[in-house]
Amino acid sequence: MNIISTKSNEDKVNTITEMCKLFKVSARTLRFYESKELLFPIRRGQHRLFTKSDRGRMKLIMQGKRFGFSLEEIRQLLNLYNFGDHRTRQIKQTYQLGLKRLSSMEQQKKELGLAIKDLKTQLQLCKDMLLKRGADSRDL
Amino acid sequence: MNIISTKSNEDKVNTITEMCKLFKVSARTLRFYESKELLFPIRRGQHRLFTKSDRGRMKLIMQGKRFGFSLEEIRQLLNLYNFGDHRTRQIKQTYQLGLKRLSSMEQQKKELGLAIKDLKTQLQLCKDMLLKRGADSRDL
DNA sequence: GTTATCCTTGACGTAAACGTCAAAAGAAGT
DNA sequence: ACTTCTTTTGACGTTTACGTCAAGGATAAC
Repeated sequence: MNIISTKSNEDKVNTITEMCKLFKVSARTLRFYESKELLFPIRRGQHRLFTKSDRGRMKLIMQGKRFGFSLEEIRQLLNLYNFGDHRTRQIKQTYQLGLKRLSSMEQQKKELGLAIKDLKTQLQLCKDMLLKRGADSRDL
Repeated sequence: MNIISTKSNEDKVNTITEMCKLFKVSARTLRFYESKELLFPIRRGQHRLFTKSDRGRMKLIMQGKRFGFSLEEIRQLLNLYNFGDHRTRQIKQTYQLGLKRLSSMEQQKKELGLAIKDLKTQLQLCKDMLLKRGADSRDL
């Protein structure tokens, strides 16, 4: 919580291999994301250095992917987290998109809840059937 | 609720274009799913007829896709809903898979909840900033 | 200063999930 | 029976999201 540790967290930069280990992705993936403008590593000479901003973006990218969003969909929303650098008009658009995305995520959460319920029911049916067929309950 | 309507619901079969309209997908998609063994339409001559089972499967497929699962992942789980036709050993495996899938879906739901919370926060920040920059609140 | 390691930019390859014709066979209306 | 519409089976094309070399430049270690 002191200045040094804060600084070392805030200002810390990572090489590409460090970044790979942090997020369990390949270097190719990180370069690919940069080429698609999802990440903006700074450069020391030729080499990339990933900043806190990139780490934050990567977290969101990974999240978005788990929820089934495409990289392009993710990219559009990422600007929401860097709105300092953009013009008001652009931010407005991103904001609108964010609202839509939010409602679609809430919808998805609902559906996910229902799907979970269905799956539970189905698993129970399946279990009963297996037990009737003489399966050992310790296997299940 | 009478015999006729039940029969017509249970036994109703759909041509491929009917099925397309029902699920808003292309014919190519349905044929593709059949080739990947996610659907098993019966045949009248050469033509495909999709049964209730196929409709049920399609519902699950669409759901799975929205949650970011691959067709192969979906296929593996689909057997859970047709376990009558398989051998006990196979059903056991599918059951195990179902349990894992269930927990991963529950995990995903949790994460989705967190992501929604974050997004809300970020949208609020963005909104505040836009208002400070002099945006008309009626636009947001 | 040179050896070993890391990183860079191409460039081609690949798997998943379809799209998009083409040519022909079936079914349906009249 | 004739036309029209639907459907079928290939087969090749496309997009997304990377994987996988190859060849060379940059850094770090000693």
